[in-house]
Amino acid sequence: MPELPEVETYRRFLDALVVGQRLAAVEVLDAHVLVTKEAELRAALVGATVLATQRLGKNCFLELSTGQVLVLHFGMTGDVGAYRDDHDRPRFTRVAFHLADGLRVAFIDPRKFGRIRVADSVAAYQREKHLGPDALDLSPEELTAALGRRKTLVKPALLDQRLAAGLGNWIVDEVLFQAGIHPERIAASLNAAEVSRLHAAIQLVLRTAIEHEASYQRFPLSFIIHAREWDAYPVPQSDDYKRCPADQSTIVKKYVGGRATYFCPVCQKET
DNA sequence: CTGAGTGTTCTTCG
DNA sequence: ACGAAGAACACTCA
Repeated sequence: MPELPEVETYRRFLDALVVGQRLAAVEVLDAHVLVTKEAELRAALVGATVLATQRLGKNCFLELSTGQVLVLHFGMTGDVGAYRDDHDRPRFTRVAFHLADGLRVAFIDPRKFGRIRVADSVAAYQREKHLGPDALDLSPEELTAALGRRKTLVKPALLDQRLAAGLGNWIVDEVLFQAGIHPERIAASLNAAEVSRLHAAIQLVLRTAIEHEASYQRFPLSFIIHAREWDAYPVPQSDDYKRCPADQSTIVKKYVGGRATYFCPVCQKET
């Protein structure tokens, strides 16, 4: 789930619930997701008020009245939820943040690849993690420069959070499809027109996904994401999802850079 | 029972 | 020394 659009959706959810609120308690149900030690986390959070939320790539931040920030990274299966009674606590809640008004915010993560920590600032965390600019803020010039110095395949290059923060596996497939670029092209071999299409596609895919609150089944039929069969295809009882929305070619699935990759062999030529 | 999975990080290898 | 490929992490669900 949690690529940039999902995390932006989580951020908006949290923003509406926690900004202006004081944190009354931190309940750790599974310390595995903690990077900052439990006692230290509690000391940093309890009594602090949340001033604002931020997002950089796949990371969500809660700015605290103490000047520090709570950093949430959702791994592969992270989610957020809100509840009031223990008995309504969502399954797989690993940490619960209790607000002064009684509401509880759940950090939900079945697979436990998510991470929670306290950092001194967003900028300090970005430096420590070598995160590039947020993918929505990446300029065409930055993209051109970053791809130009890489001899790697373009898909792994785009997944590298140092290039731009927030692009994940399905988004990169969608971006490459929308730009008509094969995932195994060498990054530095893209010409100016291709890099330009790539930049436009990053904007299109991210903005579309955020607009639909990252709910895949509501994405346009012109998106290749439907080939992944994650959600019910908008047209029931149809096998069309296995075909390219542009030319009906059969979508190819193969592993690129160790990740499942879907593309149209006709729209995205290798040479 | 087996396998696959939306992310990151560490290790290994060239 | 550096990049890149591969494995590991932990767990659910199909």
